[in-house]
Amino acid sequence: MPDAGSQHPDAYSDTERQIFDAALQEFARKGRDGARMQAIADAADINKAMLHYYFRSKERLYDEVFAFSMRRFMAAFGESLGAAPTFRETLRVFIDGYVDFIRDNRAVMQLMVSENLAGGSALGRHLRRMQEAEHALPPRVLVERIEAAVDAGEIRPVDPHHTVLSVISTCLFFFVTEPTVRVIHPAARADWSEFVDARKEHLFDLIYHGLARP
Amino acid sequence: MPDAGSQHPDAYSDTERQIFDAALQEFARKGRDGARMQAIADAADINKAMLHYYFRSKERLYDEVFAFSMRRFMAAFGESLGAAPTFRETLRVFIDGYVDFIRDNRAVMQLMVSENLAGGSALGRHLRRMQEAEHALPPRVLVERIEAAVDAGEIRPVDPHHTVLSVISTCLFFFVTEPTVRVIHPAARADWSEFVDARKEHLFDLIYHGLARP
DNA sequence: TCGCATGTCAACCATTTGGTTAAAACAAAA
DNA sequence: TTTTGTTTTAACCAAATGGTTGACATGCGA
Repeated sequence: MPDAGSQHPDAYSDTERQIFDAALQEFARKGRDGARMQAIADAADINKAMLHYYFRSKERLYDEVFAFSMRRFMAAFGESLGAAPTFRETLRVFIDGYVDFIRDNRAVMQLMVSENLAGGSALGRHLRRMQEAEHALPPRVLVERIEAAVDAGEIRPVDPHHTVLSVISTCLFFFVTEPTVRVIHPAARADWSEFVDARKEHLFDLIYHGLARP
Repeated sequence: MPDAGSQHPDAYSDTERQIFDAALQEFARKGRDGARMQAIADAADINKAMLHYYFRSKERLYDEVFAFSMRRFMAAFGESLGAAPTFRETLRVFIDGYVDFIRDNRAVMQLMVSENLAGGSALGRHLRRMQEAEHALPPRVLVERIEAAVDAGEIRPVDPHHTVLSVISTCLFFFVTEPTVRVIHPAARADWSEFVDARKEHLFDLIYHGLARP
C-alpha cells in the first residue's frame, strides 16, 4: 500500500518523523487536551525534552500535526478521483480510493473528527485560509462531477452538496466507530479488512442505485 | 421538543443534574482524559468538592455519564421507529425521529464518538453487557424491518446489516462534523436547523431510491 | 587535534490536576 | 432549642503535567 503524498512533511529528520507519528497517534486518540507529552515521547522512544527541542510546545506540535494532516486529508479527495468515462465508474473509483486512503490513514481522520468534537477552532482557521488561497475546497471536485452527471442526465437531479456529504459520511463513519462496529457486526469482528472490502461494494451499490435514473 | 426518556437518571437531585449535564458536555467535547473536573464544576456552578461528594472520582463520573448516555442512545433506535404500514414510511419516520433525537442530544452522540476514538474500552464493556442481558442490541429492530421488507419484495435484496450502518452513518456524520459542515456548506452556515430539515429530505430520497426495486 | 554546531538526556521547576479535609451552613426532626 | 444528618465551601495536598536547564555526547570541517 504505497502512500500518495508522504506521511510526514518532507524536510523531517528521522527523529522528527518518529515524534510526528507518535504525536499524530496520541492526538488522534486522546484529542488536543487529552494527549500527554510524556506519552508521545514514550511512543516515539525519545526523551521528553526532544519534543520541545524540535517542536517548542504542545500547542505548536499540535498545530503542525493538524495542519499537515488536514492538507493530506483534503488532498485525498482529488487523489481518489480518477478520470473515468461514466459517472458510475467515477463513483466506484472514488469510493474505492477514498476508503483505502482512510484505511491506511485512520489516525488522520480521527484527528479531523477529534477537532470537530472539540469545536473545530483550528479547523475553521485552516479551512478558511485554504478557501481564501484556493478559492474553493477540495470536495468541490466531487461536487462538480455530480453536477456534470446530473446535467448529462446520467443520474437523477439531486443536490450535489448534500450528495457529496452523504458519500463521505458513509465512507468515513464506519471507520470512526470501528470499535463499535467490531462488537456489533459479526463479519467485521471476524475479519476487518474483508469487511472493509465488502463495505465498498455495499456503498457503491446503495449510492449508485440511490442516484441512478429510475 | 419533548424528551422521550429523561435527560438524566431519575433519582437525581437538582445539584446532581447540574453536574451530570455539565459533565456530559465537557466529556463530549474534550473526551475522557481531556475533560477537566474544574471546568465541569464551573459549568455546573458549584464547588469542585461537590463533584467528589456526589460522584467519588472522575472515573466514576465518566462511567455514570457514559453508561446513562449509551442506554439513551441505544433506546433512541426503538423510539425513532414507529409502526408504519410500508417500508417507505418506516424509513421516513425513522430518519425523521432519529435525526431529531441527535439534534436534541448532540452531546450524547459526541460522547459515543469520543469513546470510539479513544479505543472504546468502556463502550465494549457496556455493549457486551447489553448483548448478554438482552440477547441482541437495539439496532436489531431496524435490521429486522429491512429483512422483512426484502422478504416482502418491497425493496431490493440488500445486506440488512450494511444497510443499517449506512443509514446511521448518514444520519449521524453531519452532526459529528458540524463545525466543518458549517464552514463548507453555504446553506448550513446560514441556518443550521433548516439545513437539518433539508438533510432529512435528501437522506430519505437517496436511501429510499438506493433500496427501492428498479 | 581543536572548535563548533547539532542532538540527546537526566534532573529540575512552576503550574495544574484530581482529590481530601475540616469546618461551616442548612434543614428537619426531637 | 437542641440534635442529627445532609449539603456546601475554602483551604489544602500529593501527583502529574508542560516546559526548562545545564551537562554531555557526537559528528565534522578546519
